[in-house]
Amino acid sequence: MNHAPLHAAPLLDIRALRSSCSSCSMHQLCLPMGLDESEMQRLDGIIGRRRIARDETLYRIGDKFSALYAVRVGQFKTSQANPDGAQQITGFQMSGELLGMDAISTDTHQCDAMALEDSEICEIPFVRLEELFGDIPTLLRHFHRIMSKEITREQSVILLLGNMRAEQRFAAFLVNLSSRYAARGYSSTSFQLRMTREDIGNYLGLTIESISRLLSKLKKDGMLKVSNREIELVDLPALKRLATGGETCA
Amino acid sequence: MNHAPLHAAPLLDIRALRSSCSSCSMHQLCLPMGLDESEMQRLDGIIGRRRIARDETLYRIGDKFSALYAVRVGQFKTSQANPDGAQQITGFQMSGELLGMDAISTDTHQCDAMALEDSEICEIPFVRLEELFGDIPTLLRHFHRIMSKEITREQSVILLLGNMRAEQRFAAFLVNLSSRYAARGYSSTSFQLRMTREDIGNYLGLTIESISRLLSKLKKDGMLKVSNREIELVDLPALKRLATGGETCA
DNA sequence: CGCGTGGTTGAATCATCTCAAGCATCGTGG
DNA sequence: CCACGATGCTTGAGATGATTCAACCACGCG
Repeated sequence: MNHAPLHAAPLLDIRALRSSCSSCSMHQLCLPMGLDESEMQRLDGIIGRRRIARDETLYRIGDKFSALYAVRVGQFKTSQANPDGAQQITGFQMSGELLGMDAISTDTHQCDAMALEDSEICEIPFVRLEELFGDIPTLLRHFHRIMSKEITREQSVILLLGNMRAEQRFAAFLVNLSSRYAARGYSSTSFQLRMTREDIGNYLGLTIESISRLLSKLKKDGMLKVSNREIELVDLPALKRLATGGETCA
Repeated sequence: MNHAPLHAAPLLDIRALRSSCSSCSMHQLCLPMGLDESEMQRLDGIIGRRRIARDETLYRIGDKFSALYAVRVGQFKTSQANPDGAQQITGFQMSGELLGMDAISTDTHQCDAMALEDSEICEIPFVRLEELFGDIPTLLRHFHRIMSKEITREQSVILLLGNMRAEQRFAAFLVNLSSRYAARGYSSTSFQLRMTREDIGNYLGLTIESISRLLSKLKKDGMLKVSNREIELVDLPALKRLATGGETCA
């Protein structure tokens, strides 16, 4: 399956400019949120940028922790491994979202992070970030908010897995994607799934067959249209009702 | 264990001493971990201590966030509410563990925290803690580790809910309790469950009946003994094997 | 004593999984 | 260019693990 090719490699200076925090369209969602221009430049000074091709890993379980990563372009999945070898996807990350915070406590990455499409990341060496914390209180405060937000995000996954039935989980998943695309200026009702059905099933604690059936059922119910990975949420309000436990209205 | 205070003793000296971080048996597990004596005293200076009776809430969803809480004595459960009213327990907290970190991002508590037994907590006003961060880098670094650890803890709950079958979940739950009691100097094989069967079931995404059946089954298999809330893990290695996906050996 | 809460156990039901077959698309090597 | 296998996805039929519903027990408390 094709994905949009990255644009032709530009000259270095242009890249540097285009890839600074202040010029990045995500800077209001990402780590530099709320910083003034000079603070943002200091942060920029420690950040390196890198491309990660589809299916490549950004880091793996057991890797030594040295940096956090912000998704600049593209999407990632993070997954944990069971002792018995089974994988569990714990999240999908979009542009502006931070990866690797679970590694701080042990100095070792606790999950794999893999690109779902050709992506670009900002590498933020943690030791140098810690140096900035002393000088830029706004940055520290926002970092705490980001970690806290990751905790609440995971709590809502726990709620989803512990409490919802299949249809509700899947609706919640779609609604969540929808709002995150919207927050990034994309359509909230029409987008492309970047992950396979298998990834979705794994994330939602369901089998790939269940995901396929759910897609078919919601399509039949007139809530969405699907063609391969292209998806259109025809009745977003109904999906939201489904996700929050409202009746199926069937 | 106690030594004379460095500065003039306050009137409440005995209580204050007994409840200071440096005299608390949890200080190697808790927030002050790694601090020297004077740093610990500064931290102590901002901490208030309080009793919470069984079934009382420490905070509720929607409460304004003002402080983090460390469990000093007793146990808590934290639970989230579904839009449709259903509750989901996201964790059980024991002495030395921190509560309330999910509230930092929104300034509002995202879950309820309720005491499972008569308990004591240390209240850590967050604004004042932030002031200390600038002066005590060790404290900041350790705080980040604690938040990160909460993220990995939740990830393992996600793994449990997304990937394991009932028996495996329950075994993992018991093994987890076991190691946490051990870390606190208690028996790893013999302890009292502080939560109801219903709480356990809710936490593990199972019904109370399933928990009851699992207890009976594991008892019959000779892995444990139960009497009401009193539990003895007769074959901890076997439970660990169960928890990590090993064969039942039945 | 009687009632409420928490827990156990059994039988029947159901949601989701497993197994199986089959289709579409895509990249590759002949 | 075509044949091929690999991958990703869909759909059906049957199996099953966990739930639901129901009855019952044990304990503590007013």
